[in-house]
Amino acid sequence: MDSHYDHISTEPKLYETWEKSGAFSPKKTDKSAKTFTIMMPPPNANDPLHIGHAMFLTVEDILIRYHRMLGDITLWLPGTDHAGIETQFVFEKKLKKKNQSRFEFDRETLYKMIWDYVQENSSVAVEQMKKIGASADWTRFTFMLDEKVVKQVLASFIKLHQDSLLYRDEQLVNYCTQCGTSFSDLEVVYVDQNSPLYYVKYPLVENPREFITVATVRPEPIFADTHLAVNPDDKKHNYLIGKKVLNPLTNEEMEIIADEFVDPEFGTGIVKLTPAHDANDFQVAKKHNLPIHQAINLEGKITAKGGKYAGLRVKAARESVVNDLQEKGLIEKIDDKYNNRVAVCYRCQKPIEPLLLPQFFVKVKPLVEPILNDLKNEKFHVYGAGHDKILKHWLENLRDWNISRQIVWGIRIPVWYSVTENPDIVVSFLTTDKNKITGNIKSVLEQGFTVEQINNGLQELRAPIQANFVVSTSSPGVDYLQETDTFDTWFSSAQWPFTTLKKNGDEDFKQFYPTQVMETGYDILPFWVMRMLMMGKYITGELPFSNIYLHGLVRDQKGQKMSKSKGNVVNPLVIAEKYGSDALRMALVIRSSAGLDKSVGEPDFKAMRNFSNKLWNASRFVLEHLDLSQEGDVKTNENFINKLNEISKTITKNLNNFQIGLAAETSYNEFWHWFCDEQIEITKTGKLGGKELLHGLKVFIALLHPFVPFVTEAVWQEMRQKQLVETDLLITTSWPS
RNA sequence: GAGCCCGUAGCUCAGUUGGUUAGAGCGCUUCAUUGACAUUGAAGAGGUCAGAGGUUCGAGUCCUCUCGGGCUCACCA
Repeated sequence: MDSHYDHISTEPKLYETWEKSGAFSPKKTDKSAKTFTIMMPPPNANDPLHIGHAMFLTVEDILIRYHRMLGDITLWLPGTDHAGIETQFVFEKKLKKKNQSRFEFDRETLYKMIWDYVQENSSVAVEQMKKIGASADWTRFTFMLDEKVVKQVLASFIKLHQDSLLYRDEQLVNYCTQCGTSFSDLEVVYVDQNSPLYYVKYPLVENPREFITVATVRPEPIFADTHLAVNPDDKKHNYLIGKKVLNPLTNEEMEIIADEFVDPEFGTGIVKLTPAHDANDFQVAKKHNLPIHQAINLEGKITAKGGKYAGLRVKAARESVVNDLQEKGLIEKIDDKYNNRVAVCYRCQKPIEPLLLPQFFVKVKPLVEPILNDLKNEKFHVYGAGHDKILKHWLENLRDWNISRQIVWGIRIPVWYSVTENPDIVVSFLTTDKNKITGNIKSVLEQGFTVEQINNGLQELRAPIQANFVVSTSSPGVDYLQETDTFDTWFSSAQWPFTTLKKNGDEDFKQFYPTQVMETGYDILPFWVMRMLMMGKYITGELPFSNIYLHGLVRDQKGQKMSKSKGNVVNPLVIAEKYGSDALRMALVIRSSAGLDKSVGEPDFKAMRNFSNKLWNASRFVLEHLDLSQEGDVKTNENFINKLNEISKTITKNLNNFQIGLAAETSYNEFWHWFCDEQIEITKTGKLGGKELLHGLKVFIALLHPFVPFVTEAVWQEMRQKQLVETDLLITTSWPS
């Protein structure tokens, strides 16, 4: 044995040996009574691994290796995600570099291009996961858009439809005009910003020299407004109810109505209603049956109704409107110190426009209630510093889920519209010579295009809210066109625990569902974990997992969030190369705690590299410098064995309680400071037996294997060569009892 | 406005259902070392466990409040 442990030559060899041996696939053993299954959170197929991935891989691999050694039938099912909007966004950036845009392609061609692009890169993530030592069952590897997965996702949609848990509705949705798609409420982020508050004067009809002043940050859609509102209990203003004012842009008459939602304390206590572009106003408009006029279109431009402003972008329109109002003397004042919070796209940071759009929604209440019950009755457990309470809060306040996305890269919603029944459908498509045609279906057909031609070049289809549709996984007939919207990425990943297992028939599903652990970062608790609970229970009748382990964010040495702009990003593969995967893994988990962030830096990796080396050299001493026939004295031997058992028990208990950071710390400390610093030294004096010390080494090597799999296996192989151990591989050796 | 988490050694953090002298890594001081390992060993300095009150035979750990830091949700015309 070398005097230094060399991870570079050792790790790839050992990984190959493990994989070839079939150790990663679930096996019946003589001890096996139960299964232990973890579904790997699928990383984006074309993303290189970052430190967060390394964290989840390490935590899950520890649990998996532990349970495999316990003798459970252990399955860790890996895969990758198509990551709809993320991937399409990256791909469009690439197109832009080539001076192309998605609008130059029909959706089928575009889909295929993204597919090829993703395939090119998808092996990178897998290779990197292997580098970290992930002992996942690659023979069951699943990609979110695998045909058999998609089939089940569609089937779930159909079930939701049959159970009346699905509806198509025209509602205000969070729309990003830059990304060209809507988002669920969860995907919107808010930023504080300074927004000028305009005090706009509305002339009273009964006396146009008198004005009602309204404060607004959004004057540009005023032309589409038809009503103002005051609070009925507002004594200062309720005399206005029923009176009329003139729209300052169009001079149309506007009635002042009463609604409790108005805060008399805010602004002037009078509010303008813009139902098509504000969630509150939309509610009020529905309640009072007010007209809803679209002022801004999906491109983020003013609609035709805007007259002279039509076609202007929101920002330009605002400037223009404010100018005009000022000229008319209808701006009383502008408060430019006003701060509010503005919704922005989590992806591109551009402002979110609440826009009226027909979308598919899932009714969440019936899905959420069983989960709340199961949470209350402790049918599953959340490890993660109070995140069970956060989950509860989410479940209690969840709003219906918009699952429509106006992007190509994803699973197309299995909904069909008859072109004869719905002549008002608007389609955009490319002709065979790449001309873009946009118009309602009736006029397009009259121009002589066939449904087939439209379908072949189809980019986008917009069916009005009253359109009839058929839910079906295949075309109901020749005059049908399929919805062009795709599912929210999370709609398919919500079904990951069972779609993966059902992929190859029901056998895996029967054996491994429900799974034992869902391990992921707390940041995607509402996006993913909550929805897996909902969809898993709904589709299969059983919770998809009984334990949720949430790890924290990995931060830098100073506890700061890692970000490209700060330049403090740690690349796990660089660390693995420099210090070894074992060091990377140990540094990530040692003293980590579920649900709490973890700081790591170069000194930590270095320290854990030293640990690998310590392990190697302690083993070298036992294997090469120790007289194994040395007897030692009975009492010392006995104490040694007792303490060893105690340590095993503690680490086992820690792992059973998901105290992974503590288990790592205990094994580290006991090995280095008890076994090496004390017991090896005692052995040198002759008091501790050689046989006992060797046994102790074997126990520690096994206990440490889940955390530092490579160096421990390397030592095992040395012992195997010297015929000191019975099994070929440590990875499948029994856990010390 | 509501909720969640954190506050322990210079720094980053452990400390499981309350139980003897409060731990680790890095850093610091002194010493050792051709015999497993300098990617080492030994010894040491450094903590009124944010503060106050309470429960208890006993509190870093449980309860209440205060202060400080972080995060999330909701509303913001």
